[in-house]
Amino acid sequence: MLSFDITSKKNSTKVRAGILRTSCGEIQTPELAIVATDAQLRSLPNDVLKELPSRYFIVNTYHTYTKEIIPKIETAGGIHSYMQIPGRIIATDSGGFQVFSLGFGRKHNIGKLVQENIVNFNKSSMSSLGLTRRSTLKHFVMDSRSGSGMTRFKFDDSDNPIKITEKGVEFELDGKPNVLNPEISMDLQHTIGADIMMAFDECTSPLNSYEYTKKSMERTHRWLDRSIEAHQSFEEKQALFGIVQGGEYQDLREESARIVGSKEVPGFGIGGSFGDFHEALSTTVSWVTAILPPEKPRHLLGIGKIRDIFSAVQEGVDLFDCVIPTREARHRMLYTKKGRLYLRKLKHLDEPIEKNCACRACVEGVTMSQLWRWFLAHDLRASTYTTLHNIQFYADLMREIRESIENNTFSQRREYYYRYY
RNA sequence: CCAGGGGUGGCGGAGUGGCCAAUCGCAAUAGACUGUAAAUCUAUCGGGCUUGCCCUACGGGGGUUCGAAUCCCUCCCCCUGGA
Repeated sequence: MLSFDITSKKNSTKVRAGILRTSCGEIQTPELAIVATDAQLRSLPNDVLKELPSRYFIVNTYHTYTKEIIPKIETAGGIHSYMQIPGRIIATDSGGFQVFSLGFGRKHNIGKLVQENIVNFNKSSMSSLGLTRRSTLKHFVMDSRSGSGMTRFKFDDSDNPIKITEKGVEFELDGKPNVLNPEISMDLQHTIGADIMMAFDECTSPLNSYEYTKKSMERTHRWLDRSIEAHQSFEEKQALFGIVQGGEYQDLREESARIVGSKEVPGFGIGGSFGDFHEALSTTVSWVTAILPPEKPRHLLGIGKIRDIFSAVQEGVDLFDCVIPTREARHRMLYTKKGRLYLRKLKHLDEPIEKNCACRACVEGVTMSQLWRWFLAHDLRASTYTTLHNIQFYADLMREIRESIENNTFSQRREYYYRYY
């Protein structure tokens, strides 16, 4: 089972640090999970996992299911054995997010947040030719009343190649029909055997209308009841988190937080879309954390930009997961104390990425010019080392955040990082 | 010396009379990435500005043509055979 103790909390703010314990181990919070979609980290050999500074990982039910990895996990005796990280805490996502990312999100080329720069670009050059070049732009139309302001086009139905009904989700896999629903997701997640499981939910998009977001949220609440019900038939070793939805709408977010927060679950995910800007994310999170029971952990699903982490911790979030450290590493982006750096711009330097960094790349003295040569040669070592580095960076970042909460210097830490991020 | 093939933008390599400042790939440059569709994607990539046009460009020179990277002549260079 799971227990959560808040070890540091200032009365005047929602910021808190704590310890999350499961039968497998414990982590201090706030903490960010490294995403191991297929139960392994991209561009890292599996036996490197146990050397990582990260204590928390998240594995994806949809991908391990569709790629037929779950039987291998079962054979290995569970996800901890399969990944060879017995003492670490592992979560599984329910597969609900893939309904969005492979369905609506893919069709409309949209993520969990609408990017600010696209909106700005759009304002000034709506009628220029650039318009047709980006599919995202078709979702914006001129506000005819103001002439210059923008009105977002919203979808009233899911407009989704994946069929979502009360029963669950239907999709095609290798040309054959397939179904995912709360009961199946619980079953799969039990087989995987992570410490924390997520309820089966639907992640809505910033392009969904209020009406659709509400309809979807209410369905997600019913799916939560079914997830809880299905979970009860299994052994109580795994902790099931309920997921708050409601998009960017305050009344929906508050309603969802009340309903999900009232359920007999040991923790919560906060999912879905968060509107257009970073301020919107922080505001949306604050509506939710104001209502959720404070003694239980909150995991902000899929968020991990550094500014977003600080602002969410500020609002009382304990757990995160994000692909940014690993994905951007493969995309040649380095995270450092001086900001994000494109390796491309540093490729002539015969020196390691960062002094005083404990990652293998920096300890072994791998130079940035060497990394660049490996990238050009498509040598996997390049992304292996950059991935190790970015993971170390995020592990250090989260440790600094925890220490700053305990030392009462959280806002100074935040200001330091806001100078570069 | 003879025969055959070839010389195209930083590199590789299309194009064989107009739609060619020249497909495409690489490199370069700038950017993106938030419960992984992603070791991916987007944009720029001869020069100038009043962004539509002008200039310079497909080895050098000359010619044919309204028009040439593309056809002809000539020179230079490279590759493959043969003396």
